[in-house]
Amino acid sequence: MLKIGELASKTDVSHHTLRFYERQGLIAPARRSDSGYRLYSDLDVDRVGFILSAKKVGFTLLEIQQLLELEITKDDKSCGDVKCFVDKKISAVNQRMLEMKRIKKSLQALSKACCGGSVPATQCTILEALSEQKP
Amino acid sequence: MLKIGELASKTDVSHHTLRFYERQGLIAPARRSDSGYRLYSDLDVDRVGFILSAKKVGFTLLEIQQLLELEITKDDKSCGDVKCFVDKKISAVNQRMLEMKRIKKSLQALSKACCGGSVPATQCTILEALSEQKP
DNA sequence: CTTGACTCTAGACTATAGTCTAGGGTTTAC
DNA sequence: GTAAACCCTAGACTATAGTCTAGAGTCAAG
Repeated sequence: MLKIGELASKTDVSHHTLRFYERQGLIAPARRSDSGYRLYSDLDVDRVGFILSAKKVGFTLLEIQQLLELEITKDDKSCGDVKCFVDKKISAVNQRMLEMKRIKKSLQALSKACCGGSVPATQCTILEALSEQKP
Repeated sequence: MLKIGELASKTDVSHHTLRFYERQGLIAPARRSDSGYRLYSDLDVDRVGFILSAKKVGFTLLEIQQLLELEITKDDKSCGDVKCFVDKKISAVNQRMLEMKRIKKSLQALSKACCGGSVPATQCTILEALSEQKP
């Protein structure tokens, strides 16, 4: 069982932010000590890691909360709802990966232009590097 | 030459936001009409498109401004600076793509678990689906 | 030549995601 | 048994990215 300061240093997320995430419904301590201290399990370290990853790729805290809340149970409400939500998120992720590839290509074109590539480097911006890719 | 309302409808970005981006140094009208109206060129449509793409993959407006400002000139200051900045951005993008892949995999595992995959679906969350991938 | 749609600037307001402080209680080490 | 280091709640404050309004000028159609 970790106290909030321990979880904070393990995950490199401040205790302020951890409590803030708790208010947003992203994470909750497994239990409280007699004196009311938050006590976290090792699983919560992974949970915070997931939050950080998801944030980095552009999910909002609300979306992350919804992802974390997803739980398939055999008996509970139909699988359909969950699958529908998840499949939407998968296409959102695919969409983002495409945009990422586009941007990466334009950055690479810019880098190449810099070092004497085919683009005439009298003047080259990222937008020009981007449009150079099309043909 | 497009007026702000025309650029707004072409790019699906409000005129409020376009003026806001201008204050942030992300975009500027090619010129002004006699009466002071902003007049944009067709290139600005692409520029706004780039901003939207970059935003979707998690760049801040400040970072986008820096990307758009990058310009390689034959004679101007050394290529090194630009290349260094761009190469850092490329690794940031690579890092983000890895995180995206991880999240995509966990979403797919969740979707599969939902429909009778190997994960016992008595109870399955995204974190469990994520950790299932490791072996 | 006026009415409605559009534009201008300046500045107030909002949502999201934290970040920090005040004022208090708890634990641990000496 | 007390000081330092930690934890609690509640609420104020900040940065980023918009969003909207007020009050005034511009333009195009009828």
